[in-house]
Amino acid sequence: MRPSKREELIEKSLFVFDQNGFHATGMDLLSAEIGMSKTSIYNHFRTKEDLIVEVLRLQDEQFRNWLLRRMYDLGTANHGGPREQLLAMYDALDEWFNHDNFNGCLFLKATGEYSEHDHPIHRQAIEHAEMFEIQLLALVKKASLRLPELVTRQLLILKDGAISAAQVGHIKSAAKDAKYAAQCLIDTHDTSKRKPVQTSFAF
Amino acid sequence: MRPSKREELIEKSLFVFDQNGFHATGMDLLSAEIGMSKTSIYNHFRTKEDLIVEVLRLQDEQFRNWLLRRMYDLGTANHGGPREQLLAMYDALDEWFNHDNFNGCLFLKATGEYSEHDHPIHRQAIEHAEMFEIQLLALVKKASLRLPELVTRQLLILKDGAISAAQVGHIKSAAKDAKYAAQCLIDTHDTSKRKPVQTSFAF
DNA sequence: GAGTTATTAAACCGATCTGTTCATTTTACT
DNA sequence: AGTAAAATGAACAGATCGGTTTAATAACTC
Repeated sequence: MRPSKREELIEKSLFVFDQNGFHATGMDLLSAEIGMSKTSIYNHFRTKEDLIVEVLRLQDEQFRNWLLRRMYDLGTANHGGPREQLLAMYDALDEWFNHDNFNGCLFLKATGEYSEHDHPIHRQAIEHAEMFEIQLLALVKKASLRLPELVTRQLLILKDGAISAAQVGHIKSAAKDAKYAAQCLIDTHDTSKRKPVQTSFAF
Repeated sequence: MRPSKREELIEKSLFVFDQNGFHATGMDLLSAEIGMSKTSIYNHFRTKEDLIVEVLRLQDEQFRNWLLRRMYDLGTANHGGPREQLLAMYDALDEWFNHDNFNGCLFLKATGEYSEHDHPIHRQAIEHAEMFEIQLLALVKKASLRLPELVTRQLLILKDGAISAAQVGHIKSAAKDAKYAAQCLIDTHDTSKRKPVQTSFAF
């Protein structure tokens, strides 16, 4: 009984909310879906919102752990360094997109359904984004890129854009498209490369 | 009475759904919010879903019209060509992000709340993405870029990623960050520029 | 094995959900 | 001004919402 009943409840709720949406998932349906009585759920959590916050906390931890670990594993495979790890982010995303249960970014959906900025659920989603940005920035700095803050934000934009494209456009190539774009960006900001072309006018 | 009551209803509903979410907006609240009796609403639309589909249709039309028009106006201001229009997309997005009522992408939220792929609401969102992609591709081709389909998808990823970043991270610089990235991409694929650096390995 | 603790199903609560009904008032046209 | 159409508020229906209660059962602890 190592995964406590509570953890199991959060884990299964995570799946249901992700597939079904937050408002669209009633507590009766959730209870039936995860195979646990409503009484028990409310014995662990005071309200549905409390449960959702906890679900987002778990997803934050799981997603960041998984992605960073996958970036490291894929990126260091062929004696790669920080640059390869950064690019491996999009390979990891590709794996995610091709999972049967891929259904977009839970945090984005959370901010969409709970749009008040100071709502606990909304804030939890923001917190995830901030924490991942910090971790990614550290890696970008290790890659010795110019303007690391800018590059970090751009890599995040490519990541979130790819997720959106995969969700609404069902574009199979989204992760690869983003990866090529990231290569272009990283090359441009690589201090070990010749002078960058950052001009604005083509004509 | 030029804007028919029906159009007015859709327009105001668009605002409420955008600010409040779909499931979270009950028909009684919607009725009160837009100042029209529930009886009248249901006289124009058979179901809430029908109304939402119509709302998305309107938003599709309005958003594509606004963005493409704004790209043209901003992009051709200083004798700019297709390239400047493409880049102006992110300036237009910047204006949008700084509106008081900016609340993320309605289509993305729609797919999040109605995740079944064949749901009319979900399909309507997908249709929007497809139509805008077609229009953007036409402009990319006018800009004489190599691999126009790829570049189009990448520019879309940057656009959607910027929207996500502006929504969940509240990152003020999202549009500018995306624009710099787009410049980098476009320069790389510009046929009138020297050979592109598309190598994958830095070490 | 007794006693505490956790979990269960099911009924229940008031509020809210989507959608309807209906009698009344407002609007629009000639 | 007179008539037909449109819009209204308010009550209503049945289902579901988030959440509670209760009494019985299962599981762990000493």
